[in-house]
Amino acid sequence: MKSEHKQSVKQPTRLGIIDAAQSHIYHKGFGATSYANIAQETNLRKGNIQYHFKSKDELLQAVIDQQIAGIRQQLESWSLDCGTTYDCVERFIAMVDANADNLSRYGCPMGTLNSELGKDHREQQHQAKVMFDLYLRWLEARFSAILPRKTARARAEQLMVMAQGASLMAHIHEDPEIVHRQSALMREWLSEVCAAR
Amino acid sequence: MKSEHKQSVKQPTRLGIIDAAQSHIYHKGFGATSYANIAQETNLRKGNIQYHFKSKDELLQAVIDQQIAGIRQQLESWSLDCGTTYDCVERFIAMVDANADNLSRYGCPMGTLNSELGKDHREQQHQAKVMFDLYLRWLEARFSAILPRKTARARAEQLMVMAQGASLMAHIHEDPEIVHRQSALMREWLSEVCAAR
DNA sequence: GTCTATAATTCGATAGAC
DNA sequence: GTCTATCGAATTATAGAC
Repeated sequence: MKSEHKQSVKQPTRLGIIDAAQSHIYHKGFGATSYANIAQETNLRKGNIQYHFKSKDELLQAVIDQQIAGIRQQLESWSLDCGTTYDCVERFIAMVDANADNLSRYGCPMGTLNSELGKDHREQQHQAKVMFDLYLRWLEARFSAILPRKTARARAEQLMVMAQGASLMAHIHEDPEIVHRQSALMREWLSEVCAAR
Repeated sequence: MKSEHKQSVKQPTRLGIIDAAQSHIYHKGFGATSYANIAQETNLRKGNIQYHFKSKDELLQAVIDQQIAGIRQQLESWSLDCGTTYDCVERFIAMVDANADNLSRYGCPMGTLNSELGKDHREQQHQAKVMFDLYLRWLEARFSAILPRKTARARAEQLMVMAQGASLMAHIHEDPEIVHRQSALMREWLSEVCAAR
């Protein structure tokens, strides 16, 4: 109970490094992210960053952990004041729609990271995959309110497919309108799913 | 008319390099592909490869050009003996479905390459994007047989979104069944699109 | 905790022998 | 056309001063 003291509670430098790394990995990819890049963005020296994270993989793990924590918190807050199944799931679609600009510029943070790690860092991709499973299980739980378990799982998967496909296509064409158009289609689809209960 | 002679017609070494590069880029990503990798897979020396391709970007361009040519040829053959709109478009879905194993292992060749290049090689991504536009325009032309131009374009985009989303999700979960399930849903969707004419 | 200095690789690219 | 040799730059990672 008295183990952590002083800066171990906050660790502002460490958190700043993680933030800068997350941003750079999102914008340029993990392979194109070096200690030198993060040192520049944080105004720290390279050696300092390497003191906090002995290897690039360790830093990547910290970034993934922070993203997972963020998603957990987001889904928790979404679960609090949920209305109908439509209203709940629509929040997910609204989030995608609201991020159209970033999605078209840099792709989906989860999708692009997992896609890259799936090629040459399969071990760490297994950790990053948890982000997807969190969304999938949350969506499945919402659909389970009005659908059989197996159908609910299929609908959750289908929505994730549409969201990821929309993000990828928007990123490739650098066009946020693709996200907007596909978000509208997702809402139509959701209406039919909820109506056909 | 008499400009090309000897090995300039075939260029087996050059083509072998392109094939090895395409394979390695697909499996490991462009950033993780080096001259040394390709030299090993082709049993050539690094200097030889660099004689044929002065820079990595030049090699990447050759790989993209070959992929574009392959898609052009594929779509041309698909256009020959096309039946109904459903039968035509279903060929696209069948192609996705038949490649479920590779898609789940390495992702979609177009999608993952464009996704990576979109982050730190935007200029070359503009060339790679042509692959998407070829499929999109071909699908749009098929849907145009039974739908207004604007609607046809929307349906083509929607199908590409589903196919790319399915590939990404299957890659992330390393599960070809996701491709099979989503292919079935694409066929259902296509039936409704063609029926609601 | 922060920083400098440097080791140890690896990579892209060039020059030149054969 | 093919290959050897090498340069210069960038990278991860380590050792040690402050």
